[in-house]
Amino acid sequence: MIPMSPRKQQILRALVEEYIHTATPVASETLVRKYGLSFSSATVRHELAGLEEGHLIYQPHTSAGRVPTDLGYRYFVEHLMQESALSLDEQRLIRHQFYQVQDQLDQWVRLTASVMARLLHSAAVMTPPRADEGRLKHFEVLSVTELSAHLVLVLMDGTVKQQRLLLEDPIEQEELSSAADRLNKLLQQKSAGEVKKILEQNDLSPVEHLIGTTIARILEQHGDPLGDVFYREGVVNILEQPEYSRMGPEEERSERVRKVMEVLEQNRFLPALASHLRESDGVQVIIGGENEWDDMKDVSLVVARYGHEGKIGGLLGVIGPTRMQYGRAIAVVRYMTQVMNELLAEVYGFDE
Amino acid sequence: MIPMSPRKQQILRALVEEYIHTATPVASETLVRKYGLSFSSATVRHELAGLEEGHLIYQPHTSAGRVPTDLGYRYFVEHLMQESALSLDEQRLIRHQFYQVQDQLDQWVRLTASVMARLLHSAAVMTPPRADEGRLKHFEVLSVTELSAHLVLVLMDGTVKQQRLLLEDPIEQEELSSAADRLNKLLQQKSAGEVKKILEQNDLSPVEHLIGTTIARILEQHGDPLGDVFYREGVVNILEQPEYSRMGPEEERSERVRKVMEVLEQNRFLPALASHLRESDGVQVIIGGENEWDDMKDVSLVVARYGHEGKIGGLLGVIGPTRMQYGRAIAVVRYMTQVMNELLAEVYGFDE
DNA sequence: TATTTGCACTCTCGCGGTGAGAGTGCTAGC
DNA sequence: GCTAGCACTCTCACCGCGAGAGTGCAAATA
Repeated sequence: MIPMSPRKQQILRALVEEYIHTATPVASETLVRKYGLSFSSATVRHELAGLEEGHLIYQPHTSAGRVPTDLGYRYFVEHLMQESALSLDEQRLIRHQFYQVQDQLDQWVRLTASVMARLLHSAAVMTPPRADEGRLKHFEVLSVTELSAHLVLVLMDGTVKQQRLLLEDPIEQEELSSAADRLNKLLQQKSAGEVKKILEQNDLSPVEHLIGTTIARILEQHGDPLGDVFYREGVVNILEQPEYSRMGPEEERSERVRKVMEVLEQNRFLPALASHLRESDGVQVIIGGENEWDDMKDVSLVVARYGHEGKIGGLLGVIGPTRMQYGRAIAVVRYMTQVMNELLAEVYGFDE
Repeated sequence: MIPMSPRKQQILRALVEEYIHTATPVASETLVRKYGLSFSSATVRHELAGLEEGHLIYQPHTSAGRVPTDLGYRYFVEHLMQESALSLDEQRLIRHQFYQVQDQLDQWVRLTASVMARLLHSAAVMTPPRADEGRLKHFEVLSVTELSAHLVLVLMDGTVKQQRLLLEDPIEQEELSSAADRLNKLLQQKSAGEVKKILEQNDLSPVEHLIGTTIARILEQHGDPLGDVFYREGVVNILEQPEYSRMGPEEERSERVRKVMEVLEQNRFLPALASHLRESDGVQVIIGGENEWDDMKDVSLVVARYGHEGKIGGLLGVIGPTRMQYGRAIAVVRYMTQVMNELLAEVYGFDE
C-alpha cells in the first residue's frame, strides 16, 4: 500500500463519494469545486496520479476523470467512510411495519428483505432463520398405501420436512400411529446424534427403527446450509442502476446484467457465501473481485449473520454494483440484523 | 374476424413459425423460399396485406417484413399450431430426475420449475401444492415468557404456520401442553368451519379458546391464495431472448426487461392470475395484452393448474416473450402437470 | 379473374467523418 | 511545493450517405 497522506485521503474520499453519487468518472476540477478543497485542480491531479500508482483509482481512458478501483473502495470502506445511521423516522417506520406483522413469523423474512431493498434501491437477499443444529419438535406418519407412508417432520426452528417412507411389510395406520406416539415421546427436542443414541439404547420394532433412522438422517442434513432457499427482493432495482441501464457500451452492460442475474439465481451462492464469512463478525463488505466467484466481479455485497449464536440464525444482506452507498448499506444491514435479533429473542425467549 | 382462406392460414402459420424461429420481421420471399409455397411472393404479399387488414400481423415500418400481432398468435395457437410432444428420451430424463428426489417432497416444486425453464429456455413459475381448504394436522404451543407463547401449526398439505400468542394471564408450559393435547385430539383433520363449530360445542378454558380461535383464523386465511410464495426459475433465460438483448432500439429493450422483471418480482401476480383462470381447464395460454395487466403487454404465459380437484393443487407455467414456442411450451407444461399429479397421487394416496 | 413479373419507392441500418468538449499531463513561473 | 496556462488526446453525439431489404403497384400473363 502506498503511503496515504491526509491530503490523499481527503481527495480519495471526495472522489469515491462523488463517483458513488454520479456514476461518472470524476474530474479534478469537480473535486475542487464541489468539495471546497483548499488547493487547485492541478495539485489534485498530482495526487490523483499518485493514487493511480497505488491502484486505488484508474482512468477509463486518457482524458477521462478517475474512477475508484475495488482496492480504492476497500480503502474507503476501511478508513474514510462513516456509517450514516438511519434517521429516527426511518426507524419508526420500519418498527411499525414489523409491528403490523409481529405475529406472523413467516412474514418477517420477506419484510426484512423488502425493507432493505427499498431503503437502498438495490437487491436484498436473506435466508430464513435456521437452527444451527436440527432438533425434532414433532412428527407424524400417515399411511398412504399398504407399503408406503408419508412422514411429516417439524423441527424446533419451524422448518418442515416431508418424506416418503417405503415399508418392507404391510402396516396399518394404527400401528404407525402408535409407533409415532412412542417415538415422539422419546425423540422430542433431540438432535441427530441424540436420536441415534436413543435408537441404539431402546428396543424398537422394525417400523420404529425405520422411522427413527429416517428422522436422524433428515436432522443431520438440516445443518447443511447448502440446498436451502433464500429470498430475493428488489432485483429490479439493480436494473435501474446506471451501470446496468445507461453507462458504457451497450454490450458490456447487458453482459453485466446477465452476470448479476445469474448470481442471484444460483441457489447455492448465499449458503456458499455463509461458509466463507468470518464467524459472526458483524457486518461484512465484499467488494467486486475480492471473492473467488468470477461472476461477481462487478458487484459488491454487504452481508451479516443475524440470530443468536449457537441457537438460531441466518444471513441477510444487500447486493449491488461496486459503486454502492456503503455507509448507508452497512447501517441498514446492521439495523435489520438488530431488528431480527430482537424479534427472534422475543419469540424464542432468549435473553438479549 | 376476417375470413380465413386455407391459403391465408397456410401463410400465417408459416409466418408465425418463421418469426418464432428468427425473431426478425418475415419477408414475403422468405416464406416462399423456406416453406415451399406453390405461389409467388407477390401473391403472398397480397395475402399478407389481407392479414394485416385483419390485424393478425403488422409491419414495424414500411418495407420491413411482417410480424404477428397478439391476435395473430392467438389464431395460431387456436387453429394452426400443433402440440409437439416431448421425445421419449426427454421424458425418461425427467422421470429419472424425479426418481432421484422422490422422497423429498420439498424438492419437487423446484425441480419441476427448473425442468420447464431448461426445456423452454424461458422463465418458469410455480406455486407449491396447497390444499383447497386448510385442514389442521397438528399443532404445538411453547411457552416463551409469562405472557406470550409460540404456536406452530402443521396443515394437512404440509404447510406450516407460526404465530405468536399474547396471553391475558400468566400460564405455565404445563397448562399449555395439556390444553394443546386436548385440542389436538378435538381438532385434528378439521377445517376452519368445523373448528369453529367444535369451539362452540365444547366447554373450553380461556387459553384453549384463544388457541382455538387463532387456529380457526389461520385455517381460514390459508385458503386465500394471495400472499403466497411462488418459485421462479430461469429468469436469466429471458434476458437471452433476442427481444431483450439484441433486437430493436436499446431504450425499448431495457424498458421491456424492466417490465418483465417487475412482473416476476410481484409476489401477487401468480396468485392473482389463479383467480382469473377458468376452472381446471387444462393448459391455458395468455398472450401479451390479452390480460388486464399493463406490465405484461409483451409477455406470454402458458399456465395450468395441477393437482387433484378439491383436494390439493397449485399452479405451474412458463413466462416468456410473446414470440414463444407455444407448441412445445404447451406440451411441456401439460407433461409436468401430469408428473406432479402422479407424484401427489402417490404420496397422498389418491386414485388417479 | 387470379397470379406473376418488373420496377420504383421507402425506410432502416451501418459506416466514416467531423467538431465540440472534457479532462488530462506537462512545463514554466510564482 | 503549488498554480496557471496550454497543448494534446480521447470520447461522444451528430450528420450524411449509400447499400440493401422489402414493399406496393401497375402492367403483363395464364
